[in-house]
Order: sequence, then structure tokens, then C-alpha cells
Amino acid sequence: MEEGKLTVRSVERAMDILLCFVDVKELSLTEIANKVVLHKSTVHRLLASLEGKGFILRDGATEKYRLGFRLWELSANLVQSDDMGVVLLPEMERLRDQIGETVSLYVRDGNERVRIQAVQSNQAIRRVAPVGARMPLYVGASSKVLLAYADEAIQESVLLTADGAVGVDRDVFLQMLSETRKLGFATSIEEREPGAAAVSAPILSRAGKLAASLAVSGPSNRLTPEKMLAHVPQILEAARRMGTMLR
Amino acid sequence: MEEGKLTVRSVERAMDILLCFVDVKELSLTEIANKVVLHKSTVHRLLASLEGKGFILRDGATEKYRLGFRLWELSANLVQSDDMGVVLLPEMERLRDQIGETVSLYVRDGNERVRIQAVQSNQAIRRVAPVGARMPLYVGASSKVLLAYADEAIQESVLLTADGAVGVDRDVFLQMLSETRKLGFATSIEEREPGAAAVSAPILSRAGKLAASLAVSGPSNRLTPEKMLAHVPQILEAARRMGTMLR
DNA sequence: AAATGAGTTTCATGGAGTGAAACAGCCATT
DNA sequence: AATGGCTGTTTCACTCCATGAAACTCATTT
Repeated sequence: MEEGKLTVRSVERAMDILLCFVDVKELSLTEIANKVVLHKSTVHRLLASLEGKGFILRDGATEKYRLGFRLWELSANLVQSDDMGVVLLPEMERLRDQIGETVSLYVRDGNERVRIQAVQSNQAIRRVAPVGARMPLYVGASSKVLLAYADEAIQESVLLTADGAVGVDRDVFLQMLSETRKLGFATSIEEREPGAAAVSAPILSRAGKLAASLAVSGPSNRLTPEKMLAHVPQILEAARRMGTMLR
Repeated sequence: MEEGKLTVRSVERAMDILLCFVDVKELSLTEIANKVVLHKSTVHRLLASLEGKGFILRDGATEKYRLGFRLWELSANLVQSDDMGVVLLPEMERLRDQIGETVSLYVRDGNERVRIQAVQSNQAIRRVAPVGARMPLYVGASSKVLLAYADEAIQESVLLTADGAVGVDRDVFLQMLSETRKLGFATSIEEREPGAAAVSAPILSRAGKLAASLAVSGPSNRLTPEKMLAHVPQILEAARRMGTMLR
């Protein structure tokens, strides 16, 4: 896989250094050098550049490096949740490339769910479903997820509409939602559409609130229950990562 | 002033590009190029590098550039207010170099104020006051600031303790706090310590809450009222900048 | 059609970033 | 004290890589 590279090496290295701090608060020079696999002196120079611009600072006591205050100034203008479709797209593409099936993003709107973003599987047979499409909230993996993490009032409201449409038992329904919360994901097989299966996981925002549901879907003969379960860890991880990108 | 430069030019330029977004949400390539005064192609390459690492993204609709989601991931590990002393130190040093007097940082703790950081004037005569020192909250420029922006309950509580210690009139006291809020800073001349004068301004966090007070202090024969007033704009600006660095 | 202005790519050039090695501090050991 | 091991920092020759002018697209405007 030859990547189209018209980028600046030292900048990429500097960004890699910043990214060392995603899960660690402070690091020493050599720790960073080991992480990014670069020579001490190179890292030192890059750090000095970042520090000069306020993106890195040194703790006076420990002499270790930390993220600098300039990132605060920037964080005010970060993408908002309403840009979700844009922000999460690269991650969705990544998941699609991992799994090879269509990946969709849904949010709840009233008693419906609406697909706000989708990246299609590049396989021959694929499910087609346009962005913007609206679907009922009581059927399909994504619906289960969106409902499971919603307020009770909303669950009740959907139960009312669904009650008339399909013969769903109230207790079974609530049991299913509880199960979804416990598992952390939901599946559906030929539920909404014949021949189609899907796995879905919640995207919880940084604040812990449900922001959207992420779904992987495909033809049920290709996306077998075993395959679906095998994909769950990757889907959960992707959803977790996406959550960290949202307010 | 010859700066010690062992830094990487392209990285600094890339950071300058990121900093274009402190007060703007999205920018086009040429807008950025104009801001940082670099040729289009150079900016294009740097942007591609930043985009590749997720620090910049392009809005699908407008085709303009925005800050990327990677900054979210980093913002989780940003310095907290309890690191204030560390975070604000460089700015304090800068102010000290501008004004040439001792710069201190105070926070309120109960009915006292405590110096949590200080950079000493490098002049011959200088005030000595160790970090960690605690002082009463009813006297001195910093106390006025810390109180002026505090809850009324705290003001009352201090009034009670102060009432016994020094003969302060309640109305005069409250009037003084109101005046401090109106001006946005406070001064004190030989109030707490004979021969010492100080100017202080509040550091308001990003959320608008009082985080600390910034004080410039020195011998009152050198730090005359005129000098103090002349320094006010720089102090206010420094305090404002520091505020943007705090939650 | 021609012209403007956006973004992108190409390419020769030399200046800039690189990493090995040496240097300088700072604690533990010996 | 002297040693060794560990940091972070600086130096420096080499060459490679970032640079910016210019050429090239592709829309949109005149």
C-alpha cells in the first residue's frame, strides 16, 4: 500500500509526540523518544519547538514534559456535536476498512432514528441506505441502542407507537433494552429488512451522554452471527474512540 | 535579544497554523497562508501533515479547514487548575521581565490567602516572601481582589474576623470591594507591610470563575503610585492570558 | 472564451533537520 | 572521592528533505 505522501516529516513526528500524551499525563524525554522511536536529540529539538509555541510545557518539579496551555485556547474552537458526521467520518472509514461492511451512524430524533452518516462496504453485495433516511425506533440494532440509553420517558413513548404497529410485549421490550445496556451493544438479524443483519454500539460523549449509535450492517448470509460477534470488540473500540471526540 | 534557537522551523510553522484557529472556526488555505505569511504550497504541505495526524480536518461542505478531533483526545489530559502554579509560571516570568518587579500568584483558602507561586524581581532591593506563605484576607491588594470576586458569604465571614482585628468599617469595606470589581484591579501601599506596595488583578478562568489573583509588588519608593498605574494594562493583559489557560 | 482565483502538484536548489557522539549534571553505588 | 549509570543538552558534518516559484487543474466569473 503506497501512501500518497506530500507531507512534512518533522511535523508528523512532532504530532506523534503530542499524541504520546493521549493517555499519559507526563513523560520524560527518553520515554517519549522510546515511544516514537526517534533519537533523543531529535525528540529534544522537536519538544523545544513545541514548547516554544506553548503546546508542551515542563513541570517545574518533576522536570517532565506535559501538554501545554495553548491546547486550551484551541479547544474552544473544536468541532461540536452537530459536526458529528464530519468528525467521525475518518473513524468510520477505518472501521469499514477493518471489517469490510457498511458502517452507519444514527441519532435519535423524536420517535425515529435518522442516519446522519454512512460509509458503504466496497464489497459487491452491499446494503444501500441513504444518509438522512429515517426509520422507526423500535426495530433494528441501532434502535435498540438508541433507546436503551435514552430516558425512560422516551422509551415509554416509543412503546406506545410501537404497540399499535407491531405486537411487542412491553416486558419483553424493556428486558431487551436492559440486556442491551448490560452487553453494551445490540444485534439484529432480518429485523428491519429481510436479508439484512446489523451490530450496533452506543457512542457515548465525553460527558457520558448518548450521542449516537454506530452500526455495522450487511447481508445476513455474509454477516453471520459468528462474524457479528467477532466484530464486536472492534466496534466497541471504535465507538469508544469516537465518543472521546465529542463534547 | 538573541534567542537560543535549537528548534525545528517547519514544526513552528505548523503550530502557527494551528494557532490561526484560536478565534476562528474555519479558514481556507489562502486565508491561512496570508495569516502566517507563507507561500500557498508550503501551507498546503503543512496542512496535509496536520490533517494526516487528525489535528486538522476539512469540512466536507465548505472545503475549508478546521481543527481536528485529535485535539479532543489530547484535551482530556490537559493541565488542571491544581497545576496552576506550573502552568502560569512562564507567563509570570514574562510579566516580571516586562515590569522588573516581583510577581506573585495567590489563591484564597478559607479566610486566608496563600501564595502558590512567585517569581522574584532580579533587582537589588526586592521583597522576599516564600511560596506557601499565608496571609490574612482583609489587607493587601491581592486580598481585595480575591475577596471582591468571591461569594458574599465569604466576604461576610472575613468581615467578621477582620472586625475584631482591625477597625474596618463594614460599609467602607464593601465599597472598596465594589470599587475593585469596577476597576478590575486593586492596589495597596504599605498596607500589609511597611515600605511595600502592590498591584493585583484577578485571574478569571475560562468559565469566568475567579481562579487566583496575580500581584506585582515591590518597595513603595520604587513602585510609586504612578508606576503602579502605568503597569496596570500589562498586568491586566497578563491576567487575561493566564485565565485562558485555566479550566 | 478569456480571465480570475481557488487548491494542488512538480521540481531544482541549498538550507535545514538529522542522529551519532560528546558533554554536562545528578544520584546511587563502590 | 571516585565510579558508573542515568538523565537532558549541545555540537557538528552530512545529506536529505522542506522549500517556494512556477506550472497545472478545475470552477466560477466577466
